[in-house]
Amino acid sequence: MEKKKQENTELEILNAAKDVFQEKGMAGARMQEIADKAGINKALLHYYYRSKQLLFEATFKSAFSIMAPQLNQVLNDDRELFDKIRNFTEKYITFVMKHPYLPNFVIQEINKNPEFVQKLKTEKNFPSIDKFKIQVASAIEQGLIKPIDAEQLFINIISLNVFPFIGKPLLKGLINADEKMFQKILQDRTTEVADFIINAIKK
Amino acid sequence: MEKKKQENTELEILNAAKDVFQEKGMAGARMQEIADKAGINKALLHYYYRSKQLLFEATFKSAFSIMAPQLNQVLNDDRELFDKIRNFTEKYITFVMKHPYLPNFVIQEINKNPEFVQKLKTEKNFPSIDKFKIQVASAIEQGLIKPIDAEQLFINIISLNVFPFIGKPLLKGLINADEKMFQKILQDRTTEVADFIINAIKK
DNA sequence: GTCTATAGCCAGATAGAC
DNA sequence: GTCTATCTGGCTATAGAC
Repeated sequence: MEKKKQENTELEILNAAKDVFQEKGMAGARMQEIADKAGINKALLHYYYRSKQLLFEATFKSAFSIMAPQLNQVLNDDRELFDKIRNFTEKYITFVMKHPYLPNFVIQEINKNPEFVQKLKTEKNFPSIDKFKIQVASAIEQGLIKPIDAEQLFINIISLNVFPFIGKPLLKGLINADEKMFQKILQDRTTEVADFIINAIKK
Repeated sequence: MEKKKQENTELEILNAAKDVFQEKGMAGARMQEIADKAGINKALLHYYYRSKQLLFEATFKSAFSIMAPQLNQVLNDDRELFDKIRNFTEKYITFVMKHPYLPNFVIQEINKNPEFVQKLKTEKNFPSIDKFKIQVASAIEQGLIKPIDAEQLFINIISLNVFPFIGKPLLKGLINADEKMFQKILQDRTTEVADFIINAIKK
């Protein structure tokens, strides 16, 4: 049972790595900074994860596995469409307000390594849009919403929810908001965005 | 008049730097790669721009000065609101399809250096939201659109237009689109997005 | 202005003691 | 498992010839 300390260290490293990689990206991150933040030395990082690349991949997978279920809220649960949009928006924004760097991290590293997506797709919990497409088609048929491509609607939902976090510093500058005002705006979006989307599509 | 060759080289460097910095970011970019792409050697980069940092800043400013007028389309021209939204959406998406890395580059480097925004704000062409706010307030008063915060509407417009390019590889994976299909989707957005927004706000 | 060669530094990785 | 010390390679930057 001498694994107690080991597991703590491994977790400390992963947490520290998450912070540093999410803030600086793969290229900008420094092993020394991760070691400092974890309260250990560089050699130990290599002892546990062998290389920067492998530590990065562990961090990335962990981040993605936190994001994926969030996306599945909009794709694969059983609510009625409008409910789903409201629920997703509220949950997602609340979630990201707690993990502000997460979406940007995932998206950036995928952008720098687009083939990552293929690897992720083979894994168990990669979100699938199939169910959502059926649901949208059915809502259109029932005359609940105006005709719209499911893909376009999905992109719109994600864009409205994700972008404000990714573009935060720029948006803050453009709308002349200080931190407090911007937080208020984000907070308001937990309901505003859903209303906006539903107004856009409802008949 | 022995400046001919010089100006060409300087421009070659800036263009090569733009490509590499936009693809790899400041931290991931290599002076060697920029030199190769410009068809010269590393020493010349330093001859013209002194340091990687300064070359980066020149590149960034150039990129931002191309973006800013695009944003001003939605903020500071004289069209009526719906027209403006349609015009901006079409122009912006067409524009970014030609410079796909640009918005992500600007946003990323601002994220890694949020204080950049303050510097940019002091410069001549930094977009201002004031006029747009007045226009939205007036459209609400006239009963043309439902009540909505101008800031929220602005964020929505930008999100819907910008995010699909930033999140492209991830979105492609999520909606199972190949390159051709995704281009088609983006192309459709030149009109779809404006319709979506207008439907969301019109009374 | 443009090149080759190299200085100098920094970061990832390893050796080896404890 | 954890540490200190060190190797090694790569990258920015400069010196100096042409």
